[in-house]
Amino acid sequence: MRTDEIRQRFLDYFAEKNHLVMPGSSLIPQGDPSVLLTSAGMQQFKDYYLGLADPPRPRIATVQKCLRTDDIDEVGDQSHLTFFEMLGNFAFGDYFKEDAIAFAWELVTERFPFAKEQVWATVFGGQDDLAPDEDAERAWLAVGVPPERIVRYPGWIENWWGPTGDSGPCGPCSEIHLELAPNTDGHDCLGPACPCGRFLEIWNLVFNQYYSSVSLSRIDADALTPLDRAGVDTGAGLERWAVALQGVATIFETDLFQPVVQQAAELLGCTYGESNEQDIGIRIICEHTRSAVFLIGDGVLPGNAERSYVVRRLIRRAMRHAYLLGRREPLLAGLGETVIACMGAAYPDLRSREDFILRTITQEEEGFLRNISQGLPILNTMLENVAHTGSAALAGADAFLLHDSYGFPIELTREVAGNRGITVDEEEYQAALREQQERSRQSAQFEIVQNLPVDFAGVAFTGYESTSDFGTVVGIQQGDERTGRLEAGEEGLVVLDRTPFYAEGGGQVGDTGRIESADGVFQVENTYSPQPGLVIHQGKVVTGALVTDTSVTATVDAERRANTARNHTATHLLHAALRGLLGEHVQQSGSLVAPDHLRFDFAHPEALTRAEVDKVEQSVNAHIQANVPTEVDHLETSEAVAAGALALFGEKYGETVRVLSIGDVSKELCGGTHVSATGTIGLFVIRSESSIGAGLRRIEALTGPTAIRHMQQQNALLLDLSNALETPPQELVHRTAALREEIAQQRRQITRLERGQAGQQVEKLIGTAEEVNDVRLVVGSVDVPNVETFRELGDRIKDRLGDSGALLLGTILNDRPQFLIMTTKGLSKQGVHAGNLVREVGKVAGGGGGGSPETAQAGGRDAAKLQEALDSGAELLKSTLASAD
RNA sequence: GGGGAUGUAGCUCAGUUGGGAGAGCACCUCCUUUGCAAGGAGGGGGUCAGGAGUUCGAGUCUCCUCAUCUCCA
Repeated sequence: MRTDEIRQRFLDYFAEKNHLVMPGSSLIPQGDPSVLLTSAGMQQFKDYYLGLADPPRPRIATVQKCLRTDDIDEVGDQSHLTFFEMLGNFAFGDYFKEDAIAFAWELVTERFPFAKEQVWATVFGGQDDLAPDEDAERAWLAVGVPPERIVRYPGWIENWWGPTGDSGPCGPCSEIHLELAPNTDGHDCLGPACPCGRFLEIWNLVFNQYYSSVSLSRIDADALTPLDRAGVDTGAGLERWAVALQGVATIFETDLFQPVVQQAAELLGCTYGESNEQDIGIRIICEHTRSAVFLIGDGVLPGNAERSYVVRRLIRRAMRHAYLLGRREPLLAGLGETVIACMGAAYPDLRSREDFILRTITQEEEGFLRNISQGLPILNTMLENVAHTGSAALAGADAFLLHDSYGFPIELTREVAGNRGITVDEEEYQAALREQQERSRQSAQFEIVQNLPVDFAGVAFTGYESTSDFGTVVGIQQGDERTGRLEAGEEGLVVLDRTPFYAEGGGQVGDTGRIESADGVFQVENTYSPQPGLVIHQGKVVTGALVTDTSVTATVDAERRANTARNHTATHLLHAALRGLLGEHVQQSGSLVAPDHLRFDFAHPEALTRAEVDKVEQSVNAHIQANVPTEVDHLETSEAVAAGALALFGEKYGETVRVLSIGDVSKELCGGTHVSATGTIGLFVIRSESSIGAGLRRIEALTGPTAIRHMQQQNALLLDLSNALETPPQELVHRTAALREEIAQQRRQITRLERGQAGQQVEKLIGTAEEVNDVRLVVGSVDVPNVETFRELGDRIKDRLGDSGALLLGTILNDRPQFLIMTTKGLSKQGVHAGNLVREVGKVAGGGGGGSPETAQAGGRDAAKLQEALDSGAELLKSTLASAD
């Protein structure tokens, strides 16, 4: 049975049981900053269990793509994966253990060809004050599982699930295992949990009935409180079902992986299944490629922080193994193509973004190969040093430096060193690695979670209709402490029951303004929403005081809001223009909408040309001039997507979403505030287009009054420039080029003149040469424009002094004395050191100096001492020359 | 968020206790030569990432900022 059919049968069954079949969510968790990546099927439903939001239907079923990096080091064996798919059915305050178990039994044994006799069930066996899960046990007996195949496992490990992250829903669970083989060797088998390999877990039914305030690692019965909306959350690993239903030994032989594995083996010039070492490499390469394809498909680009770093690490790990297997060129993109071919039917997004995904992978592969070619020479130098010192091992610190600073993996270091018979000090390497991890962990700043009680939730936002509203203060917080009152001058956080203030979100900055009561005025400096339904006004009391439970008037700074709206609507126009001009791959990867400017980041592989920037600017302005009205609709997600809206941030399915349409130009899901017709924007000007990383571009732009001010400033600059150069604006380019040429010519002329002038001094000085111990000596002060000419003059005199000569020159540059001593080669062999001599000269004038034995230079502070220094230097030179042989 | 490395001509890079800012390729001119990276001569091109400091003097030493690469969280 192909995996496409497994997914379909699973969803069809639950649809038949009145479940709403929903698409899986993005790998990027939405509206939940506490987790990095989607790692479980229930993640998008967390708020439903917590009662913070209502599910579109009490029964839901999904196939959810998941990514976990906890076991990344285990990948390469026959079962561990970073990316996997979970089949799941969910109930929220609807059916519970009995039905969940009955559904699972019927689906497994009647809709899928699993044998009844092979099915085992495990249940929570109790821990601390919590009793064993007898309800689940009874349900299994009721459907006909014999008691000897129902096993209790006590403790938090085997049959307890959650929470994910630091807190959240959790509860006992019950697992379905297949007994794949009889106990032939007669070992003391522990049943389904036994590591002997007789059993395969295929489904985990979780009964969410508690909320835990602590993470799984610290869980105990005291930390649990019952959930208002107990529910069912199940997860069946698609890959395991495929293994069992396709009758193959491992995931890598299922239809999900087989074509990819074959292709990888072919590209690497080997056969899968021939050598264990090769097979591990091939499995890692294929598995990681698949994960990278999905992550990039969901808009996560390789980078060096957070989830971007996960993609990078996956691609680089895969490349590393390919390299160790002899591959020297990119190959992952080719494998990615096959991954998309295998899974594109279930994930059509992969197909529409295929070009972009593959190009991104290739770029990252090339980056890795670049690292290798940069690291190899460094490693070779290190290894030569090792060989030179006769040591047998490369220092761990060196190996770590390669890894840490150059991204050169330890495996390659080991391999290259091994080829030269050199080992690597692994202990020292590991120590350095641990030290770095420790340092990073200690400095990891935990985000200060605002300790706000959840009972503030339910704030009504009225800012779409108006920028001013009446409300009541329901909470005030100062620092971490909840207070009922803020006095003048005090800063704090204020919550109202209803507010016209837009909370920072969707890239749009939070509103500012004033909250006024009979007692005083609170100035709002920022507005944000840490969780849905809660709007926090941050600021300070400017006059009087603010007290809870009083009526207030909340007034948003309307001009600031209007400018922000201009920028927000312009952002949508910009997005549409970019997609129209550059292509559909232009994916928004972040934006900032502020009152004074807008910033838009998007995926695009190369810099925009000036002509492209101009076209984008013209396109946006054309839509502004057409004065297109904007329109807001509230639609269900599926309707919105059907209507062609860009569902950029993976909004939750089934929810009503706000769709902003600008005529037929743009249609995007958006919660922000906008102008009512594009003409209000007035003017749109792109201020800059730049790179913010591989494959990512950033456009900064201005609208309305700011744009006009900017144009005026540009114009003023042009006029100033025109005035300064006494040239009409249209002639500026020619004029500047001509000026530059003139300057260059004059500079050459000056150099010629200076040389000529210096040449006259040469003759004069040569005439003053004295002879000391067969050495011709010149001492004197000269007039030169700069250090370069000073040295040049010295060179020319030295050339004229013959085989044996020395010179000491002085000059004044920038009101300070400068000295130069030059000697012919023979003299330095006789122990005359120009550097040491000139230092003494410099000291006389209050400075110092130095240089080589033949040419040296010194400087002083006091120009009046030039002659004195030259005289004493001449004496010193003479006595030195006299005693030299 | 923390650590490491790098930043010098259009490109790739050298620059050794602080003392003339260089090479190769590319570019321009001329010469030679009809042929695949041709040769020769000459030439243009650099705020040494930016800023502050130490020093008579900083590409070089110290501090800060920025950018890129990289590892860790």
